[in-house]
Amino acid sequence: MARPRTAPRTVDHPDLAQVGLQQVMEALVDPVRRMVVSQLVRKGEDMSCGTFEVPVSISTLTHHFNVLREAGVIRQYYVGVTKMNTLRTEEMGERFPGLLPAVIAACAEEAGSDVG
Amino acid sequence: MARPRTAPRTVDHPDLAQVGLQQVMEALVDPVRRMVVSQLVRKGEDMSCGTFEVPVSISTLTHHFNVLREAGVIRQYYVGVTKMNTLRTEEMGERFPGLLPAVIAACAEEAGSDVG
DNA sequence: CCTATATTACGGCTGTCGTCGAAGTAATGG
DNA sequence: CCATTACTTCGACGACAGCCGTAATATAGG
Repeated sequence: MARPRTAPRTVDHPDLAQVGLQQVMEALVDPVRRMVVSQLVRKGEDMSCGTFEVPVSISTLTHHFNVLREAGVIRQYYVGVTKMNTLRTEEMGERFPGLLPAVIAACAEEAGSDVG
Repeated sequence: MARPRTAPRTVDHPDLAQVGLQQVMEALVDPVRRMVVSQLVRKGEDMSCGTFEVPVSISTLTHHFNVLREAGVIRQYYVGVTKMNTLRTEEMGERFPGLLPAVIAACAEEAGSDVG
């Protein structure tokens, strides 16, 4: 039987109007998740799940992606067998003005210190 | 014997240069601690520990003040038998530009919705 | 269909955080 | 000196988040 051509693997994303500050803060409080956000910013383009440099196992990383997606921080979509990730920068900027940029800037500043 | 007139009860505050983003995020992720920050902003003046409206016991509240102080978010000082609290807004603004205002704005926005 | 690759779901473990009540300490006022 | 007020410290407890490894699922390609 023919496999369905449409919507092979879909991903649910919340409307940011339904995301609370608590959820976003909980998403951004974890250092591994902030690494993900930072690397997305630094790279400047969408990244597949497997290309992040994080000090945790793959299954744990999946968990972190779920948290970030459910908090509306990232958007995910499948490309073949890989899953791509992108920041929902603009939408977040409308929902929580200045929050994401401030956190990203702080990350970058701290990373800058110890990268030396 | 005469009680010491100098430094009756002192409080230690960190230099913000030594406070990391992780610590500040952990301080601000707790809803009770954000209530404290919000109420300080809303009131517009220093508040004593006992005057905050929070849904926790006094001993728990003490713990939250400690976390906020050690993260550099608030400054505390004694006035007689009461302990006053104030936001370190400016210093935080230099250390993590835009972070505190963004969180405060988001708090206010959410509070506004359900106060309706 | 079979294999390889990429990611997810599940179950369990562990450490930490928020919470409380009770006892302790410090200043104030009678 | 004693009582009162305001806050702190301590110990315990329960809940939950992060972590991992293993088994499962879905796509691409031969």
